[in-house]
Amino acid sequence: MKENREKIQELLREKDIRVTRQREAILEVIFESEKPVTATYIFSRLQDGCPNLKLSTVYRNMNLFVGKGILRKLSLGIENNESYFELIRDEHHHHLICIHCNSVLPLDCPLGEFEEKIKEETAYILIDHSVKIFGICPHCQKYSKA
Amino acid sequence: MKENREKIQELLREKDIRVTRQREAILEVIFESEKPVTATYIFSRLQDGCPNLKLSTVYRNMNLFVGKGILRKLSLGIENNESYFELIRDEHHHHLICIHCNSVLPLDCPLGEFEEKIKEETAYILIDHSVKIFGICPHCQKYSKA
DNA sequence: CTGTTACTTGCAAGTCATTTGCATCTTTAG
DNA sequence: CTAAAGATGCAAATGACTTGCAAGTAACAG
Repeated sequence: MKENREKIQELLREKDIRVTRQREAILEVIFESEKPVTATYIFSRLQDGCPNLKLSTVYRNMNLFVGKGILRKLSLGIENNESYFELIRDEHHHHLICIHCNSVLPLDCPLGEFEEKIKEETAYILIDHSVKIFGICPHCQKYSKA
Repeated sequence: MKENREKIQELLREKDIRVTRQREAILEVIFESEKPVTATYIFSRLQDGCPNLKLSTVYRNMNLFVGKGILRKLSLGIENNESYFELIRDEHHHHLICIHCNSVLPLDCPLGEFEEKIKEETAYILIDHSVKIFGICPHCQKYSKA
């Protein structure tokens, strides 16, 4: 975990963002989590480590990070309308969402040719897209026969 | 327009929903619109025709209609978190969304084989999916060179 | 037609996620 | 080390949506 601290500071400087205790803590939580997280998740994870951090600060920084290209905001369309955020580590991918436990898995992008076709047919300028597949993960298949 | 009234009443009876002035009016707006609509859009369209309709009534009925399989609720992930609703007319399809004017066009489904692959690879039970493509429509390309 | 009953609505207040104004810190460049 | 640019805490505001309740209305039996 300690190494993350360094990486995070470097990342922030790279992106011209001031290094504050709060921002380090927030990013640390995000780095430690494989799955996309919500602002309230981060907030609760930091109740101890960063005692008088406010939720509004978390939100403010999530927006900052999204604007700086560090995070991506997902609208997963899960029950409550909470937004999920994930690190932009990487290459383009999509999400497989378990509707029972809300866990999220990455998927490769199946579009490509399809986008070409759409571009030609509609004359839209295509900017981005998202593919979400909803299902029930093996674990929930076992343990929540509802 | 007048013919819709009949269809709507029939639809409501079919689904065991009481026929009220409000519900007819709401569905009429939805039937007249090709694109998915928001609750507030419906509400504003009915300010004249249905004077003391309340927004809460619109929401209540949107939920009812979704529950009865008349409408589908979309989470398009557009700026504000307003939900869009569309008639379930039909076959499975997806959406092409203009990020300037928020208009929505239907798209054919490009998955299929991809889902098969995912099912095998992950052992998830797949339930549903959504594909959204974001872009700029020809009209906005012309008129909003921002 | 009329009454009864159950379902709906209007209205107002309440949630819940997220944002914002402002005074008070903190970071950072000089 | 210090000033200024920017962050944060705090509290209140916003916006989408929901809910409790009393009054209104559809539907159905008679």
